[in-house]
Amino acid sequence: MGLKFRDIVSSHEIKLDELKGKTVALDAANTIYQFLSSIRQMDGTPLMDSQGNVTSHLSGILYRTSSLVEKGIKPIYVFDGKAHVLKKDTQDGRRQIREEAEVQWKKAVDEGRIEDARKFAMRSSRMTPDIIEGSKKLLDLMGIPYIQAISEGEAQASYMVERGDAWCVASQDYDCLLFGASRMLKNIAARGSKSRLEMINLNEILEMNGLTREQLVDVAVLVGTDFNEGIKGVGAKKGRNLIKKHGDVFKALKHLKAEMDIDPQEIRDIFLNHDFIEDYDIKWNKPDKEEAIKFLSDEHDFSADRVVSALDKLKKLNPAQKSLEQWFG
DNA sequence: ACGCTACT
DNA sequence: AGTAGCGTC
Repeated sequence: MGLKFRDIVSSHEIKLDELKGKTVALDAANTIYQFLSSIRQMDGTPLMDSQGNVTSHLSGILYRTSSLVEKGIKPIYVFDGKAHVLKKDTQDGRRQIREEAEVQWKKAVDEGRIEDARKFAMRSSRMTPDIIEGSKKLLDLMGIPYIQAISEGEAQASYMVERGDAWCVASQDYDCLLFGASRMLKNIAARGSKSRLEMINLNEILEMNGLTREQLVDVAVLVGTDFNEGIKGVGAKKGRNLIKKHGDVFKALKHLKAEMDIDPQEIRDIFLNHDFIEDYDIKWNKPDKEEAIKFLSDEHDFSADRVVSALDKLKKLNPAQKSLEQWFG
């Protein structure tokens, strides 16, 4: 679900071509979850190999990544580390939604309600350690760099934008704005034509709403995040107005005569004083064609032709060509 | 979601 | 060049 900030966030439509030459830090968890939920058949069955292993995420990563590279975009994936203790309630809630959706999915299939079946199947998607490992293995074989964050992947990705190692964070969730990403990209896809690609500038959001980044975090604390519940009846607009009027979350709570289960300062710290890896290195390598075919075609039943044509698109990031670009721009 | 083919 | 429809695993 993510942060409910839609009402106070504005975006600009951009074209995929405008990202040529740019490095994009992709929120791996967010991306993989999208693939798991939507790369499915009509009745909700995900893509699977002959042994019954889910392969939707591998398909998504292979084709989207190669397609982005072909368009001159340099992707880096950022994986989540250990979840914060305060995220437990959110995680429990999501697990319950998944479990209920799984029951509804099977029921819908039995009753022949195909559209419902797919809808519930999408909600039942879960990310297993196997799926994470397979995704990392594929990225290695493709020569695409990935970073393992200490905690939230979005926090690490935002830091990388701040440091100039990435131009923007690509995610569907607004959380990265709280983590300080100056630019975030919504709806990234292999083909830009289908859904509009949205560019969101943090500074613009802050100016538009008359808030500092610290105050934006305070708005989030009132509205609710993955780490706290928020105040009932306070949405993005009401939250913004409260913080603008009273200055910070503590004064706003006092005015509302409301109390929170958790000290707001703890939530602030998650977004403003988070841990990140500083000594990462980003390098795009030549894909290991042979091993990639072994992994995707031999082990997971992908069509070898499709794998080869996807891998061929990665040639744009060959070390030889990269050094040429350094000379000629 | 994405690739591929066919069609305008 | 842009898109609709079907298959992908």
